[in-house]
Amino acid sequence: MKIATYNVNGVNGRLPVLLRWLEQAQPDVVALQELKAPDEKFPAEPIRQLGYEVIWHGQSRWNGVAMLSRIGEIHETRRGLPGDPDPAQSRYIEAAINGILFAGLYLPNGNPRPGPKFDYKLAWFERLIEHAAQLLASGLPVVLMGDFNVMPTELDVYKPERWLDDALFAPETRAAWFRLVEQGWTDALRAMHPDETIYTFWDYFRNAFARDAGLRIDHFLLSPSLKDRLLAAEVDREPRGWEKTSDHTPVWIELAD
DNA sequence: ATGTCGTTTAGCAAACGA
Repeated sequence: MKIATYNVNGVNGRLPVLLRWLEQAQPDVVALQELKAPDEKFPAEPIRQLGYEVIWHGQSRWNGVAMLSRIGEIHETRRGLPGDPDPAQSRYIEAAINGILFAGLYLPNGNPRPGPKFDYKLAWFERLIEHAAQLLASGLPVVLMGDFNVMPTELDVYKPERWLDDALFAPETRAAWFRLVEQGWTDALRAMHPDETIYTFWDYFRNAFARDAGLRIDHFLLSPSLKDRLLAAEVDREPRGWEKTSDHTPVWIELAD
């Protein structure tokens, strides 16, 4: 089973790129983030024509998350986190598919730091940590995936010293990430590639992709029962080089059936 | 400080978020 997460940065603006990647990569379950479209403007039909069921939680202009499946019915279990500090923001969608619980999330960016946006990021992170603990306690197989807007370690940033004050790499943010992971989650990309530099995002500015000045901020966290089923975890860098593409690129894992 | 996108509209240029 191939599972992917992709921050598309505008699902309508990226539709040709998204459809091309779906046809080429053939993922079974996909989490999308940054739809930047209200519910009524989500392009469900072309996605369905590729054989996917799809659910989405949109929002005008910003945020927005979706879940796609071509391996069975999507049973939505929640949208939004319990006690979300700002329920108007569409950042979390969760569904049971084929016996696994999938959560697709778009954690707040949080810049500038300090400030109210950074406070909101940390508050959202706390809600996620609480909810993730409950998911673990359920004993179900769970995949948490999406754009976490966190570089966990110095291996995940092209110039760590420049990012120390940024909301994506600040001590508070990384501490929250490790509190989450240490509940018992497995960082799938890092587990398969313990020592490699891995990036999933490259800024549009200053030719960052060509210089490989990237960040690893799109992640998969696996519950304990899924850890032993992990066969592969990779970044698909090719779509980042396409015309009119997102600043993120798809990341995927393969789980044994 | 700056760079570049997608999206929206007190609207076709400018603001915002990233």
